[in-house]
Amino acid sequence: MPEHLEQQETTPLPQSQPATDAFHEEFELFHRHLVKHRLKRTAQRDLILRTFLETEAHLSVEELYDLVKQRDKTVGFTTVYRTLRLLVEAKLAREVNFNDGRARYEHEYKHDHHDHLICTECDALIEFFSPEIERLQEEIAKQYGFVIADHSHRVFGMCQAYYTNSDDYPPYCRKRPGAAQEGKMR
Amino acid sequence: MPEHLEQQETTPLPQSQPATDAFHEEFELFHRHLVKHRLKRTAQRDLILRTFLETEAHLSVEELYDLVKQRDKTVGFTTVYRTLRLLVEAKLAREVNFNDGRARYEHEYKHDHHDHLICTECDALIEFFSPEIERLQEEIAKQYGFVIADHSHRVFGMCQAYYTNSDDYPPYCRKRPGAAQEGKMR
DNA sequence: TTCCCTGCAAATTTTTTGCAACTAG
DNA sequence: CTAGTTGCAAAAAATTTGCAGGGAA
Repeated sequence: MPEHLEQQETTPLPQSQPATDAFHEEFELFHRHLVKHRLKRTAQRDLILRTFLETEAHLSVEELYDLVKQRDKTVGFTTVYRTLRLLVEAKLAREVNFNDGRARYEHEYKHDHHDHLICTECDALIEFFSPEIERLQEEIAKQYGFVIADHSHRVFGMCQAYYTNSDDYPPYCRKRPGAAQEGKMR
Repeated sequence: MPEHLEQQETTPLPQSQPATDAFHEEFELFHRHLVKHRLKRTAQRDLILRTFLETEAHLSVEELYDLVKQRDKTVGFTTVYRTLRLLVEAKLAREVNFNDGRARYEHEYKHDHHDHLICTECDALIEFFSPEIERLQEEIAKQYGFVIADHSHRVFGMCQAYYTNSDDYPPYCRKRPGAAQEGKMR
């Protein structure tokens, strides 16, 4: 397997822990998961995990694949697809769905659960967390004898940056008013 | 502009309003939407709407198509697909997503907004509504200057019926323990 | 008559799988 | 060695579109 990638020189899979990597714990968790399930550590998996961890975006399989390709053209879509599933199993990634017709993934490890305000006009994404809502949710589940494993709370609407005519758009707004007005397409 | 609607008997599309139909308002809303957008009332659209309204289930396009076919084999999948979009536009249907890989639709008209507890073991669906959560959600949005248009709050976990060994399963549990253990597949 | 609608087939898009070659352990 | 992994190609699954014929207004 050809060795590519970054500034590592000696380790067999150096790209997983470059000096600049702040993801030691995540990698350790991942590698433990691999051992536990008798799976193998490969250069591709490490690269995919690192690429995933390095962006805070909520990427689809294809988007992550594109990023990975920039570093190693030989990695296949299928591998990214399967590794992402692996990351979900290892509790490093979480699948989210923004109604844009494709599955998206966000960091799960040490990322407190949070929910999203999603601007349907400009695709801005605002993360929020409300302990009160979490508590109420638990109460409701309890009433039904329901045991919560996970939840997804998405609020769709219009972000300030979009409906305001001002010129200083908050950092969380990825598009500017007037930009591609697509609504929900795929 | 032709006025139809309600309990007419002579209309060319009688199947839309049989004596047993309790959906007068929905049909009126729908037909008004058609007129407003210069769209046409057809037998297929009425049949699809009626079929949709007669089930409280959260159907996918294909499932609704199957139901419609039982009444009229000539109706095509595409028409059901497009009509469902029309119903969403007319605010009669709402798209929901239960992470089973396909879009599903539920009634929207006069159905207070509600959210779901979704049993990942047996696919049971429990609807809930919490004014407090709605209020908190509004507050949060306000903090961000976000204007809410819609939201989706899904709580995944295990329903009582599933983890209990008792034999009296609540009506909302569609499968019995031990039944097809599928988790999340498509 | 004029658009709109329908159903079919086909195209797209996204997700998933089969398989032969390859490799970590 | 052995069993898991990879990338390609192809299959599946779900959604969407083009179009010719038919129908509502």
